[in-house]
Amino acid sequence: MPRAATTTDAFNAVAEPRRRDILSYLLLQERSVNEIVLAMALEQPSVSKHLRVLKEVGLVNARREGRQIFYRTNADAIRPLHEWTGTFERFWSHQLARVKQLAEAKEQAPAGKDAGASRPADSKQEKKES
Amino acid sequence: MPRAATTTDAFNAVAEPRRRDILSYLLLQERSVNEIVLAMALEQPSVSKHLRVLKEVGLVNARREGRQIFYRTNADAIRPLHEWTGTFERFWSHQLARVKQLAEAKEQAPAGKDAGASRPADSKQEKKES
DNA sequence: TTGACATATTCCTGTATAGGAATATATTTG
DNA sequence: CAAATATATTCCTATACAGGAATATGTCAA
Repeated sequence: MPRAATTTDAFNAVAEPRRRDILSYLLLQERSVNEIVLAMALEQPSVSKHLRVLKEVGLVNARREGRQIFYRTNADAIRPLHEWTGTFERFWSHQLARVKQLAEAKEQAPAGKDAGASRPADSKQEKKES
Repeated sequence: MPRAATTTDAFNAVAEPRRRDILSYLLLQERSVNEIVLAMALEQPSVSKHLRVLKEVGLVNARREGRQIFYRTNADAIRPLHEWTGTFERFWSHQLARVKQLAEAKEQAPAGKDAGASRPADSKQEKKES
């Protein structure tokens, strides 16, 4: 079996970074396809294809007005992702104090090259490690 | 260009439902591969492959003990997903809050028509913080 | 060493991309 | 009608899967 289609669900749809960009762009305000093309610096057909995927999983809504079609993000469709990821929340290492501390330290330290040892729960991953 | 590799980032990795299942399963307790195989009802090679993807993006950690290898979820790696989806939170239609709001409004203005409900811009959900 | 157990890797294959190029469809205007 | 504008679709191709089958690697015990 190949990978599930991008239109299977919101999880698959938002795996593509351009689609995430589009969703963020369309969050505050609806936009025509052309506006999206200009903002995203993508070819128009690519944008249309991404919009099709997003629409198919309910992540955006479309409204035609004359020749233009205005899209906007349907934030509710993102909610399941937020809820699923939220089930892991209580296992995060909340180091707010620590992050703050590091920020302050950095602010006071002049071009410090230290702080390399402590990882403030950074989201980055490392490879090849057991 | 084909789709980005599943090992590109956590977004791509969790697009596969079996991998999400595994992450949930490994959240509370570390488990050996064999335990995962039994719990997920998948073939062992499939599980190993999924684990490889998850490990490569930092979503799980591995610890060898004799012949067995115990995996556990690294919840911190899910945090970026939760944060990204969280940026859409203020545009959700909170049913509960809205119902409550409507009820209260109705209570105070029994005959009123609909108040300008053009945008549920606030009513941030409370989160625990410690 | 041999054998048993635990896990990982390789090989195979049908399928679904994402982007580019070209073209089609829809809508308004002259 | 034709032309212009706005958007969608089709065709193409290299690539990356996910699962199954077979095999390889690693580790312990006798």
